[in-house]
Amino acid sequence: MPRLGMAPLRRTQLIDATIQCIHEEGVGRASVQRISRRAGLSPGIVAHYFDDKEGLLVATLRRLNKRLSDETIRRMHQAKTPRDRLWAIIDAHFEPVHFAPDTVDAWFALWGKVREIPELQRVHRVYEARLRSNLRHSVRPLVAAERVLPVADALGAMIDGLWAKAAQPTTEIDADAARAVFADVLDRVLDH
Amino acid sequence: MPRLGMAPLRRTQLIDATIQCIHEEGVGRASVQRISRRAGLSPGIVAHYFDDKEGLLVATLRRLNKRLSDETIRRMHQAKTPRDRLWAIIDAHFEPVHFAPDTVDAWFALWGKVREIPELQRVHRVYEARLRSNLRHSVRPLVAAERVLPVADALGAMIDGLWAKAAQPTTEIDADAARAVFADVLDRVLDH
Amino acid sequence: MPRLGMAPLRRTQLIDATIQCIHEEGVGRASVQRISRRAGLSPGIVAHYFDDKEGLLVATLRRLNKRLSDETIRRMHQAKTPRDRLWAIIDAHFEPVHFAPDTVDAWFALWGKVREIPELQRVHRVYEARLRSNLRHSVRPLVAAERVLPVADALGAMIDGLWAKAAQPTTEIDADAARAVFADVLDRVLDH
Amino acid sequence: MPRLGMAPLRRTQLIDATIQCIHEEGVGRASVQRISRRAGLSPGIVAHYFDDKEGLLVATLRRLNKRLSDETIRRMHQAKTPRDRLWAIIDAHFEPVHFAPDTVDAWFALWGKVREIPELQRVHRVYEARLRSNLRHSVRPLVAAERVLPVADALGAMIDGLWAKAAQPTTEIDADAARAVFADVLDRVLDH
DNA sequence: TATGAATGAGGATTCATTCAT
DNA sequence: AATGAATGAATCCTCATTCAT
Repeated sequence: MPRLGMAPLRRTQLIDATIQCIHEEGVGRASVQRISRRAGLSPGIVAHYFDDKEGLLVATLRRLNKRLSDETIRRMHQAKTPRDRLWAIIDAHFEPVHFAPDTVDAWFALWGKVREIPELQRVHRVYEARLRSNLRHSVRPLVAAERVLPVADALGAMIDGLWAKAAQPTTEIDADAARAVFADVLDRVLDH
Repeated sequence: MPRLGMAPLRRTQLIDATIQCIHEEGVGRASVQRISRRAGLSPGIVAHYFDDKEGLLVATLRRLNKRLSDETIRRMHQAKTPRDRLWAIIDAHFEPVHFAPDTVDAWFALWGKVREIPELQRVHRVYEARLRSNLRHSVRPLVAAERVLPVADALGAMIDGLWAKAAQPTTEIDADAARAVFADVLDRVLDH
Repeated sequence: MPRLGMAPLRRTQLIDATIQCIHEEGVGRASVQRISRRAGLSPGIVAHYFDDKEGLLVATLRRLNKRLSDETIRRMHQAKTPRDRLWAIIDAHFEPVHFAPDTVDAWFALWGKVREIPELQRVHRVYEARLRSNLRHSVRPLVAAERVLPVADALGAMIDGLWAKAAQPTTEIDADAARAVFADVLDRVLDH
Repeated sequence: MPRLGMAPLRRTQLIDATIQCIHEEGVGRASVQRISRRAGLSPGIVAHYFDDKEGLLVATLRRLNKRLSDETIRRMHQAKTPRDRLWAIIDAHFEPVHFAPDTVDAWFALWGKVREIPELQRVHRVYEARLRSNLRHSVRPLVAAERVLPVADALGAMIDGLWAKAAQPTTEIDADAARAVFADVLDRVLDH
């Protein structure tokens, strides 16, 4: 069965299985055995492609972040005005594909493991830094200089807070509700 | 060593040890053995007072929530104006005692286990409902009727988001920074 | 609460609780804690009256045997003929009080622990020897000399086998069914 | 060390170790650790092949029953007359291989766990039903219609009773003694 | 006499990882 | 490239026992 060039496919299979597994059974239940079985592969394969379980989790968070980052960049490129750029960031985070329950769950669960897995922390910091940087750049043309930081942090906190809320099993928050919150608040927070 | 009436003391000892353990070693490393050793007690004692580990975790989240709730109530009672009541809620969440790293870490880690432990989910929902209710009541006199919900949700998301950020090991957020964000944003979000 | 002369009462309470506990939850689940709770007493009391758990189990089997033995003696005293004496033994074993499910269960369960608890083995051997002796004495006048042993052993095996069957949770054997089996077989096995 | 197709061998190794362990140390001492060590394997292997300890115990009883059943069938096929078929059943149960102390011990010990492990109960019931059915069919041509049940039950009880007695550590019963009992009783119980 | 707090050893089980095939 | 057999450490939990009160 082994063929050439299977690496990317296998990696994707395993990462997807990890996300599903975390979503449906919880991180605590997301063992190598369960993940690989769900991927239709054997437990040994994880070591082959990711060295160990930590490697798989790190790769999973990396992919999650990459998807979000790609979507953000794509949308920001299309944006014409500073305000549009800000909305591009927000919309990227709450677009149905990335705000889907399994994605949000896995993201939140891995975030919770940051403290235990140093490499995961590094990956998370990259995401965090990029979001913060994007927000500050987008906010800068829209508010007085001394308000750039607090406004960017407020918006970042709202994004994270709404994601965290969406990761709860009984949540009532969905993408539209989240965007409505921003729609109400955003213009008031910016200077005219 | 066995004495009478030790129950409340022992419970507190174990809950405190749980918080410390999660803070210093991570939830994944917070085993019954390690928690009880840190409390200066034996592993068996957990079953004695909390039935099992889940019981201990649930009791821990309950206590965390209670502390926050008590502080919120205390501050809201002292508040004179609607705006003061809103700040009471915010200040309660970012008062140094409750915003201390170990508290925030444990709170975040347990939040991450909500999906796996049903009873934890119940406890978390109570906290969430109370915060939302408090925010709505406090916001109502300060904004137009149709804006009560989005504004309350925005503020709630900001609180959660800042807590979540504070729970990261490399965070730069502290209580003052968090409050500064609210100070900048709050008045603009409210109607005059 | 401690009063004088409670010893016999407490012992009986604990032995009865042991029998009930074994019957309702299985020997494996019959822990000191559960037994004492069912007796309305504290776990420590077992050490007080029986030294340790083995002591309690031994006392329980002893009492079970004693009840059976007393009943057998009582009935044998009333018997007039050799054949009556044989039936006295059989009837004693299948009289509703001693053939009750909880008694049979406990008896069978403790029998299964004989291999692990030497003192239990000793107690069991006493019962076994007495039953065998009673059977042989009763059978002797009723069969040729060389048939005393096999007939007595056959009857003993039937008694034990029916008890063992009665100890199964889904058994269809009751006292009447058991006696019917003897009624059919006994006379044919004896010489006329 | 891992090789392919080890499953049947490993299963047999573990089942045999279980029987030996029960025989030499008692069911209470037959822990997964001890069983697997005796099999020259690691504790984790039990989960691999039998899911959990219950699975191993069930598989053990199943194998014990199968051996007995195979032997019974083999002997019954060779039997020419109804009376031979009856003796085939008896002989199968008391043939030295199956009446060996370790087999009898394990069988008796597992029988004692029937109440606690539902699946074990199911397996036991199958054995019981087969034995009863075999006895009734064999007895039918040899006694009056209304005596089929009591005679079959009497013989079944004798078999179980002798096995139970043989399972006692200090027993004096061996295969020959058991067969002698049947030799004495059988013809008298049957109609001529 | 009786309690129940506390211990710590031992049990079953789960799991990441290794490695021969 | 991929498998899955096997390991053994770690975890949670149960339990008999001890002991101050």
